Amino acid sequence: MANKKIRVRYAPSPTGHLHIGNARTAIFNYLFARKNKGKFIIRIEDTDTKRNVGDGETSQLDNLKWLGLDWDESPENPGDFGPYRQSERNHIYKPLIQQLIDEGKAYESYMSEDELEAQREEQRARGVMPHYEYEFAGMTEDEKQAKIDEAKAAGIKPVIRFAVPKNKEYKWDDMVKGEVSFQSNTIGGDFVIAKVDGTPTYNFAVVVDDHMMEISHVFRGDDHVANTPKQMMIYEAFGWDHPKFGHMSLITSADSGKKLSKRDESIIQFIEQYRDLGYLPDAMFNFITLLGWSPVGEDEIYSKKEFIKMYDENRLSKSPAAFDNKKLEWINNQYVKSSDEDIVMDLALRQLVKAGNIQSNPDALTVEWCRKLINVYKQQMSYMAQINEMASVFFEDFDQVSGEALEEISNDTAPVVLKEFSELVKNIEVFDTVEILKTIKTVQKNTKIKGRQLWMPIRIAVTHEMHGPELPETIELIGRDKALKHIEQTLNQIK
RNA sequence: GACCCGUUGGUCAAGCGGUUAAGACACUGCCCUUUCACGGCAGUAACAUGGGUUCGAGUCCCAUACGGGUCACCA
Repeated sequence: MANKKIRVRYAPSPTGHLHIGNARTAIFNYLFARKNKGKFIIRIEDTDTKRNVGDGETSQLDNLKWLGLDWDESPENPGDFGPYRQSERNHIYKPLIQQLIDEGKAYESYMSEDELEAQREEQRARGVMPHYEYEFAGMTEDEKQAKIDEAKAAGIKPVIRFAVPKNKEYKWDDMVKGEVSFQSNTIGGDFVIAKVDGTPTYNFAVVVDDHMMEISHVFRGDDHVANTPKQMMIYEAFGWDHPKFGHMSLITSADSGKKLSKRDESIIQFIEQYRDLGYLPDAMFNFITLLGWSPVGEDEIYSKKEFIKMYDENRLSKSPAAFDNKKLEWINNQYVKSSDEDIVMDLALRQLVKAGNIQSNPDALTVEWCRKLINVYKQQMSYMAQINEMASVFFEDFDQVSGEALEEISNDTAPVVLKEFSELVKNIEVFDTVEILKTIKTVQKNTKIKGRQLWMPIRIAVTHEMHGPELPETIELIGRDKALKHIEQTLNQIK
């Protein structure tokens, strides 16, 4: 193995946007490649033209880039092993399929889909695993030919099936699961390698492509385990060595415990959605990498570079990883706090505009205001869209103080504080944090009221909330006019 | 149903025959503090069950239970 080049691939089918599970597969392959100074390749598996969606491929690549991945070969930047789309490789598959037929390792099958379905139905009813039963079983050459002629006459076009070797064991040393083995008789019978239209099926195309592209290691989801013996048979039929396989546990939903279903709405599943909500790409990369893999130390926040350095495929977990939303938020918050002010600013501002709280193309003054606002909330944000919710006091109008807040200021000292404060505020020259703080201190000196009895009335009067960020900052952001107006309202209410 | 695989606190997860069974998230308490958040400190809490093997088992083996994956002319 040491003398062989390391080449791994991520091979999405362009049937939709980048799913979190696929992103994870891509990341682990990427990490493995970069760690071992190998190549990371992207191949598009689009043999099922019916299921392809128009922007599937670009969307996949886009989101991968957003996550910070880069690759050495792909449809966009082909290497020496192209084409990198399966739909463009038919001229490669065709002769290979023919070769298997010629060698008697594959054959034409005339069973219709209806017949197949009926067969499976009957098998299910009997409680056996649904599988294809050899349609020419026990026939002489003549009988067989007669049957084929009959099918042809009926207009049935054949598919090509691979003749599965009988009573053979297929086993491999899985890079994450250890030794796994299957009996050839239990894999569902002779499987289809070419469809009616002549295009190869997945199990055939991957083998050919992985071999031709000299892929050395394949990391993929657990859901491919049962495909592996089929693929090994094809490698065997051609006399090729198969790559090393590693099957990673799936991501499960924390509350159902099942494989993430695209319909599960308790979890956001597509990378694009995280992007839209203003999550940070590095944080997402970090979070996803920790899904089913763990570093040696006790820390959990690492950069991509650090992950590459310490990546070890032996630490991939065998048991499924539950998607923990709380952890996602925590990790993202760690990144928000340590991120460059400008990055956070840029992303958060976009969210403010998107929500309609700030007009698009804001002027310099507004941008400056936003900068202050965002800094006030930076410590507690996980993703940028939260700014709209967190800072709602600055965007919404409200009339009455109520509930606990009202109780808090229903006393003799509150009006005194508020009157004094509002008088002083009117005369502040530069309405900023420093001056506001000074003013609050002055109120304290003048009224001899301090602590909670001093701060709370001001906070509640200005924001109508008991909780919020630092008061001077908050007041500065609210602005003098609005602050005075709110104080006056409150005064009227408790008088 | 058959075939594969898994099972350490509420969640993720170290551990690879001898440990006081790490750490993180969450939770609770305390501190910081005008409040919230951040931060700091402390705490509750786990080896699915039953048999072996062994001087000794979370770690190895076998059952059982539970959970998951796969059984397409999809990938």
